[in-house]
Amino acid sequence: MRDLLYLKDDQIKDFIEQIFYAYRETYSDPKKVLKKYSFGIAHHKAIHLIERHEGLTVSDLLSKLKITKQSLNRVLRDLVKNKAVSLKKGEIDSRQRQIFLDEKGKKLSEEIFIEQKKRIYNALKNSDADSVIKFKNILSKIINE
Amino acid sequence: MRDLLYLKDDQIKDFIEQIFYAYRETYSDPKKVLKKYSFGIAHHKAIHLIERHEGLTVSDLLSKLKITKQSLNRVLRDLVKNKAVSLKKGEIDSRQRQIFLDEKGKKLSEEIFIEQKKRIYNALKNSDADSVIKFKNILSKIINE
DNA sequence: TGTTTTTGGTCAGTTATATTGACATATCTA
DNA sequence: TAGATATGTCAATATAACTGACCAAAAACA
Repeated sequence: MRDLLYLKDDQIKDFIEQIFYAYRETYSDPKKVLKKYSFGIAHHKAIHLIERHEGLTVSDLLSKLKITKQSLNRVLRDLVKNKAVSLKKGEIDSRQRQIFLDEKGKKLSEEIFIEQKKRIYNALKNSDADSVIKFKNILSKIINE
Repeated sequence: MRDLLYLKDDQIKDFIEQIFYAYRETYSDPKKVLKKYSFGIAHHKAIHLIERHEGLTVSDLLSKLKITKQSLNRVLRDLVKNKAVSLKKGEIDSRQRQIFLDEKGKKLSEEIFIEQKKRIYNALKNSDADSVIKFKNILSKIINE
């Protein structure tokens, strides 16, 4: 291993710690909004991914969330009951269910985003494009390691 | 708001999603090690912070973890029972308890770090110093927003 | 065609991590 | 000494996850 300053153990420990803080803060910002709908962070993550990938299947969502289908099912049941999302038979493969946001889900998704956006926007607004690209690039590497 | 490409909503949503993935993957790496000791992620986070700030007080740890003292107490009880950490009366203020790693706790901390280090190290090893500095800088801004 | 596999749903029980609220004790500070 | 602070603890509850078992519908395959 090369003896680079930024690869020293303490530096790596800093990153491990900061990733935790960044996650915790980013995902606690929309708590009030979620509470208004009686939803939690599990619903939030599902809503986020459905909004970003409209029409995704249950197994698509499962593999993004990496939770069991029993866990996801509770969440989806809540969301459907609340008319935030709808499940429709898959067009190609009718065993599958494709998931879509209803009006209420779109509204919730927007409200959540307004809260979360602030933190990220403010962190990035004074950074140059190069910094942001590099940030994203390293984040991707961490995920795909 | 300036109309910068990297501040477009979809880009910000990407970041929100990636922060989640980065956290999840980073903190699931040492699961096996933790299971060996019958500990979970809550114990992991406590051990991490105690290792980084030996002798910190219960309230120091509480404010870093942002959980209730009842939640932390379960974790500390487990760690003390397992001889991973020790609490000692505060030297200046004896109402306080200062937390230290025992031998077993140090060993566990190292085993955890070996697992977590790989991901971060590999993500950073081919990046130049400038990228790493910029990454850390934006992460800090996100946390302190 | 009939069999096997895949996709999704569900029941039941359990675990891990956190919460709220109340109350107790020791110690510090004014 | 009175009040504030740091910590610990009891009890009940919430949330998000898990394992394991089983079922039905639809697709894929032989």
